[in-house]
Amino acid sequence: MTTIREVAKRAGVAPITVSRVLNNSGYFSQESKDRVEAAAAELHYVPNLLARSLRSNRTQTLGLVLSDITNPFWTTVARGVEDAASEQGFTVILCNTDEKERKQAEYLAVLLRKRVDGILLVPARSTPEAVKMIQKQGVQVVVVDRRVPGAEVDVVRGSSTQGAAELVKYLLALGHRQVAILSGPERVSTAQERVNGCQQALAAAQLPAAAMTVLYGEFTVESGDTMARQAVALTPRPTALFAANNFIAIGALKALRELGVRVPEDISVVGFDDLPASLVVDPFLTVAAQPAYQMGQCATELLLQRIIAPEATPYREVVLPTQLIVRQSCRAV
Amino acid sequence: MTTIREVAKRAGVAPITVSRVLNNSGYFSQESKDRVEAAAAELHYVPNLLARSLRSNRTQTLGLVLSDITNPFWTTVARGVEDAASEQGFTVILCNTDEKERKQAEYLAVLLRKRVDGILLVPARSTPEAVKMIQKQGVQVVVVDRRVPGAEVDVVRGSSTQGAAELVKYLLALGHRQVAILSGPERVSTAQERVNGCQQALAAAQLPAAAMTVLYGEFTVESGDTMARQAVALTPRPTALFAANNFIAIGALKALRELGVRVPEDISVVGFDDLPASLVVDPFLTVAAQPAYQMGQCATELLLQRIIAPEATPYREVVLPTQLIVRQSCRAV
DNA sequence: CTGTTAGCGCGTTCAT
DNA sequence: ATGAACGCGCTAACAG
Repeated sequence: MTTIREVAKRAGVAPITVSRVLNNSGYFSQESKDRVEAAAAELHYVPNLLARSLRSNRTQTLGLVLSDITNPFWTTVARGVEDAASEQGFTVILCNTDEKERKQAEYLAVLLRKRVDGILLVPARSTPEAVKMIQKQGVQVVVVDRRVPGAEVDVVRGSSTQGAAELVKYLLALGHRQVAILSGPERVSTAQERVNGCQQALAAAQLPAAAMTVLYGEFTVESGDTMARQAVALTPRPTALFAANNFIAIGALKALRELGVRVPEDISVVGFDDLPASLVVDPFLTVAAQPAYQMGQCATELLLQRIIAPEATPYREVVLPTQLIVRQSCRAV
Repeated sequence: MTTIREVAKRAGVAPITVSRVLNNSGYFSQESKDRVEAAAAELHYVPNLLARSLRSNRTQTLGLVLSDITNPFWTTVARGVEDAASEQGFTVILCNTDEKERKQAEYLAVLLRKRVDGILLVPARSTPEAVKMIQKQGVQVVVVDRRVPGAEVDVVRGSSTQGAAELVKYLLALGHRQVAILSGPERVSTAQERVNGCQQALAAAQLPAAAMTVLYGEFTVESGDTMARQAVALTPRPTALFAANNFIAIGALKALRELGVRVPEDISVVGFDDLPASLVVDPFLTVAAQPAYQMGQCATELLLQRIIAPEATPYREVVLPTQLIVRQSCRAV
């Protein structure tokens, strides 16, 4: 690894002159410039950003802490993050927590030690400790997808209540009066809010709370499978299922298929989160789609703003609207 | 940000003693240990890995350079990489090249400047320049998914020829004698090899080359759509389509649906790469599935081996077998 | 078992 | 327009 000093020696100048030329900072003559550039090229000089970061306290690196990159929703968010970051010369470290607080804590510790300039956090639990810990270390953080009551922090999320309410309103309009909600973990704000949205729609229609059964589980295919089986075993049997995310929906649809319960003939199904068009030949499920790419992009832009222009801006909460996409998974009763 | 010196002062010891305690290296008394740990905790000390890296020339960071994390195949590879890396205390920087050589070059330059310990590279072009450039800088690299003739480097990839040959053999056994191959960019080794595999199967069955039409495009949904439309317009019209990756397959299936060509009644379709079970309710397409997760995992393990134990091991090429999964997208003619 | 010295590669500060 | 000195935070090498 050649250093700035070796380049300087070869170019017959001082190290600092090399630095000035390469960073185009301060004064230097055209001749210095030519000699330095030639020397750098000949020696295949690659600047050491570690050294620069040690001085500047800037790493041009962000941490992205999410539950599981394998979920197409997070994949899309991640792509939005990466694009927005690289646009501004920042690099992204990817961390999968699988919703485990222990993994989240470990990753956050590493990111802080690596002195990332900022962290995009999808908190495994909707409590403020993690956010406060990051902030205490003087590192910028933006919370993505979830709310964190009690923390003063930028948040970018989808409108879970609105999306859920629209879906249930749609089901009610079709005449459904027994709906089962298959939700995620109660400790996660989106799981709660989607349930709330459902209940609000019910209340708005002046229907009794008994018209709705709420099941809490995990945001996974297995959990969707389990909850769907529980749901169809209820008396009276629900005429519609609400799946609180894409994986739950897929698990539920698989379970229904195995049970011989046809969709939408025997039961209607709606879901939260769409699958990317590139993955589905024939979109079937009626969903509330979140703008995943924009969510990642927007969160990253907020984060970079704070990093680059550290003026004391008030904290913002950006709530992106969901979009109701009606397809063929529901019918009137 | 508190430093090791402040901790030392507070603990009443020298900085190096703090270092020894915190890294559990060298000798120190129980008393030193207790005092240091107490001081570190009180001051919320977070070690600065930049400084450590500057000395040690090790960043505990890998770069993962792939085409597009949005493709579930790459998503799965990435998850395998991330899991294997974090297991050994390494962190992963994600880079999407979109198969663009320019983006690849830029990302590689950044990774080298950040002094990553190793790079997992899915080369946008199957030429050795990029690999050699990385190696010239003394950075370890493993090539993933593709071959790079002319480079001395570890490679982990799926058996494209085998998988393609098995799929075509299967089609031929069903009686198909007109097959269209919808492949990726000719500059990418997997696109070539999947075509080769198809042709080998044809030759093995002693059928004329005319039984097969090869189209080259991109590994995208749009390209799959375009090529499928070209394919069904051929005379004689193919009775079967071979899609060289998952996106091409989906694009082709969408095009066929729009054209009113039924699968498998009017035309049979097979594809390379499976979709994760978590994304598909009712798997339909007959495919050659690659072990994507293992590919990422294995590549990372090879890379970490070289990084951690820099003995001069001979370069290895690991070719992982594909698995033929027969479903409902083909019929006999 | 503990401490001093020195230096990793770079860029800020101040001098020339 | 250029350079010398110094320090970012940490740890190897060497004393003690």
